[in-house]
Amino acid sequence: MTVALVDCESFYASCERIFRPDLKNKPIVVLSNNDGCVIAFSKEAKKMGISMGVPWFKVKKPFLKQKGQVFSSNFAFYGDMSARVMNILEGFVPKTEVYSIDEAFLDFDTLKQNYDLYDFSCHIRSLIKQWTGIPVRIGIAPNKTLSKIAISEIKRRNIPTSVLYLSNDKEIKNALKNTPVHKIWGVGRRLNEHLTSAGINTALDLTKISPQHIRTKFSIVLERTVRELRGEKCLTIENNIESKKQIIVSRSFGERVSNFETLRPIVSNFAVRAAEKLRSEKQKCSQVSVFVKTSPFNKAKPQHAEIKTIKLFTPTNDTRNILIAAKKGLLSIFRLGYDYAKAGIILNKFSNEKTKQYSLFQDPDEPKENMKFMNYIDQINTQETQIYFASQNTKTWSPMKQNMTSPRYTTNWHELPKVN
DNA sequence: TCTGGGGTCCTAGGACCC
DNA sequence: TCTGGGGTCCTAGGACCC
Repeated sequence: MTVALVDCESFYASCERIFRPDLKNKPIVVLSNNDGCVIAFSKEAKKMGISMGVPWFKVKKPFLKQKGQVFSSNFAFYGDMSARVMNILEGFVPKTEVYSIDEAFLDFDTLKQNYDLYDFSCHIRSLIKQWTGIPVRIGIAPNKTLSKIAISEIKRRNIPTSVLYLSNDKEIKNALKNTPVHKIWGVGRRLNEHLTSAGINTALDLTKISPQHIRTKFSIVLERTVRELRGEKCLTIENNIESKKQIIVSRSFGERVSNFETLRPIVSNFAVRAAEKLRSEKQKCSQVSVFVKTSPFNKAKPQHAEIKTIKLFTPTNDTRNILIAAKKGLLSIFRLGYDYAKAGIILNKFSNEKTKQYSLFQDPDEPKENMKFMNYIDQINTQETQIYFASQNTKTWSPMKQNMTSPRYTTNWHELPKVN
């Protein structure tokens, strides 16, 4: 059994370089919404001490002084580049699982030809670089968890080909010995604390404990991880994309919001967007939650964080129903006297949009659904004209700050790169 | 001044049943 | 003094991922 993990190197930073060859070998960081935190950075930026999730305002000055380049996140562009990379992989390997925007697992057992897996991976890597401009690493191993280890070995040892095949016990053992437990896939902050205080410091240490013991002391999740580190295959490659079980739309605000009149239209925007996502999933939901929170970092101000869940009698994906629920929820949690920093909408309890379960106690407030009507609105909204609901904030999506976004080079006609 | 967004899975404990 | 045992289903919240 052989699995490969393809992982794009500093993906967002690499995207920003594609149409900006002048940025080669320059330090680059990409920021989260509101230009709040650093969410991606190039090798050169890492050398300058930039780390994942660090607040931008803390590193801004020295970074810019040393000629660092900074970008607000441009997800339209990154998403499109990701799709191009994934398409290439799917062309070579019949069974692939797109795991995240910058990673995919490949099932090498499904390859018909008897390729040399290492050479084959090097070939794929160079084609992706040539066709998209994105550099990738490829880690090959007996299962998913070990393929993750292979990728971190490529980084740790700085392997020039960016491809590593952990093909025998000796190589695997050596890699495990050099992997601290917190770098294992599935071991986060809490587990790391527990494991290290029990004297388990490396992945190799962890493989020496019996899976049964791990299960009783920790959890079934960690048990699977241990089994995979020992070479068993517990996690499969899922190539049929399962439908979502939850949809979240939330944002931090560029400026604090303390009155209902400002907050309501913002939350309505979230609700409208969430309903659109739900319809594009061909699903309905029967639970709508609304949350608001103040900034946990501002200790001097009074704090308030609350979530309200509204149950719907009949599953729906009609924006009007979701809006009514959102308003009801917001009214019950909003409090005067707080500076809210973030709000959001969560949809849960999905069912297929084609099945219809009528309720014995239909809520008289719920307007009758009209799927045709919502479909018309969706169609119109894909064009330049936009139809809004009365409770929305039509001016901006939310009061968000974002000043350093690159053009949508590959997804918008007006922003194509120009050659002079 | 300034700290992201969107997901999944598992589990403990409450409500309820006989 | 002293109040069973065994089960299912659901949900909120924790931990983790990128």
